[in-house]
Amino acid sequence: MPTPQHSGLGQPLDYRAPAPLPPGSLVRVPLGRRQVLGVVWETVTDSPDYPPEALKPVDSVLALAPLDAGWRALIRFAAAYYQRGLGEMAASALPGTLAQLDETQLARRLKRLPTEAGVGAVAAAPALQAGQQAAVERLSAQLHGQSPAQPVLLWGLTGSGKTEVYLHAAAQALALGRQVLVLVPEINLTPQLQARFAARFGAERVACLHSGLTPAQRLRDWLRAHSGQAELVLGTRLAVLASLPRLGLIVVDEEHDASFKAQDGARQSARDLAVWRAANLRIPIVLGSATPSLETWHNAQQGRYQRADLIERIGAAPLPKVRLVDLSNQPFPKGPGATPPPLVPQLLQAIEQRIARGEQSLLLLNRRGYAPVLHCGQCSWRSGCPHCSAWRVFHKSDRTLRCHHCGFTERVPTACPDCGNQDIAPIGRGTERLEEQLESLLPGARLARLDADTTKLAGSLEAQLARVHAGEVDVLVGTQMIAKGHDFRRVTLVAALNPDNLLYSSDFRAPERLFALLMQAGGRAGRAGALSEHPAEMWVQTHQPRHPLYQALQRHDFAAFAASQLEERQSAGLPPFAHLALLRADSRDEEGARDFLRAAAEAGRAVDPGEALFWYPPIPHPVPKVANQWRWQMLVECSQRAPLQRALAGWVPALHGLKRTHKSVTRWAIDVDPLAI
DNA sequence: AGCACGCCGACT
DNA sequence: GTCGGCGTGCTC
Repeated sequence: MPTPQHSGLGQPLDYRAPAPLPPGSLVRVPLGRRQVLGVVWETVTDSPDYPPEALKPVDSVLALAPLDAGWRALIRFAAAYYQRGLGEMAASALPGTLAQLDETQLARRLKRLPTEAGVGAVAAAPALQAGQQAAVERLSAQLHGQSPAQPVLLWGLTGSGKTEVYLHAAAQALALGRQVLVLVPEINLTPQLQARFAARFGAERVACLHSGLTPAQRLRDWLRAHSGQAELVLGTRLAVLASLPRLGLIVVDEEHDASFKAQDGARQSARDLAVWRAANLRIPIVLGSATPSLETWHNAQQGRYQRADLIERIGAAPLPKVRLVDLSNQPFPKGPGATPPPLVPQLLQAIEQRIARGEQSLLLLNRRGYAPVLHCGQCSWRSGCPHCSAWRVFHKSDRTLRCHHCGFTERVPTACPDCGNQDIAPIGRGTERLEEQLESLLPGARLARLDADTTKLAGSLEAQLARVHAGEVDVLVGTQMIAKGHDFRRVTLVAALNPDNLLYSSDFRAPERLFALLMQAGGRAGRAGALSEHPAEMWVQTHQPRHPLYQALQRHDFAAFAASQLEERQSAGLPPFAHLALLRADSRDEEGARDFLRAAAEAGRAVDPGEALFWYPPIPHPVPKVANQWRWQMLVECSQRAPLQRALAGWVPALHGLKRTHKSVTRWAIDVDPLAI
């Protein structure tokens, strides 16, 4: 009955126990010559296909409450929906250390859990504004069973007080003796949220679950959630599978964020699993965003979700004025290797004005490093990666060429490796170069840079943010990480320097993501409201100022943007009007992955006799080679979810078989509801 | 996924 | 003669 943690084992294995064990019990069982952790899935009195005397006995039962029916149903659904093994899904939901502890070690850990001290005496809840009050009342009615449970989309701009709605709703769930699960897209966002929940409800009631914890911390907080001692569980996408025996409310903050979808292993969407979990338990779930995913927006429009709008920005800071700068009017510099200046003169002046007034500016450039590629003017050599179909990025600070796909790093050559020419030039601009150019464009200005390179050391993100908050920085340059969650009170100007490159991506979700990014970045400005008598501004440098996306952004009109996008999706037969799955394959040689996918397509049509599905031809991945692996993918589409699910389930065994005959294929995976295609 | 078994090259 | 390379296949 227990289900050990192996992807090759799709089905639970049978073991012998002296007496029936309740489903969900955690057990140690022998497997091969190892001992592994298992979950009792069901109890059967006779096993027809396996002789009872051949069954190995369950070794021992962990001294923990069994995982409840709600958790088991969630795991069963997730495994089936994302086409993964039951044991694999269960194992990914349990803390790894659990498998390694013996009875005495586990008992010691359980004893050391902080007990509910009942510290009480916590910060009082502030009064709510009308919109917040209305949202809380809807959730409250669902919590108290006065209205049927239905997801609530909390549509509110940055600074409109979404967190306060979460806190009030959580307080009501706690008062009913229920647990609350709060999901955020990134680890970076957990500390500030944890602080707010701890201040309101007491730190002893809050547990955190994310991949940044040490194994011991992760086990401790998982046990606190499982035992019910922690009533508030905050975390990233992996927290959606936590054991929460008294779960009564789920919050998904920034629900549109792509980080909720896992990009490896079982490619599950924590947001979608959270919605399923809430529906299965008939409990309320609130999805918060200023720029909801089109799926969620569509669900709200269809009446499947309720919508609660937060229109006012608390602190009365007006929305930033959006200025679209037409780059095609700018003179293009002549000469070899000439690059246009990073900022148009008007923008430069606006930043100088801010500096003079003691206000801050935020410059968004979605490209880290100094220059995306080096180029030899004599022989046209470029700094390609030998292991990937990608350029290596020039990082000036440590004089390296780095591949952002595989990590391959070398010292930058002093001369062209092909022809020996000494004159190799950087092409294009990243945040590092932008910072350098600003040093001469804005002499004396205090600059700072925030990207994956300047924040990789532990604590350096916090240190950089502290400098900004303390007013020690005039101009902050960064990649999209500056747009997320951080509250910059003194910022009155935000500029996106080159967002067009995100607009013309082959990915059909690119416009949706760009709109969310720009809206979110714009939200960083203007919270200073009271600080300055000048309205905050958001500048966008673009070659396409008439593009409907930028036009909608200028009016802060998400609804219009969503409507036009949904229309495009409908006519193109894309989600949410169709359901997609993507089969990906990696291979050691150039043809292997393609041949595997061709064979897979043939096997696929055999499990789709009614031709309910559309099988697209295999295509190379947008970056076909990474770390010497060739990547291909194949899209499968269906207007209905159920036939797609049935076909995928029938397809998986054939794919396992094809892997054996296609030797060069190293990996394959089905990505259900892929974010990018 | 582990961890076996199994069948071929360079070492004491 | 053996140590060990990773291909193949099984785990109740």
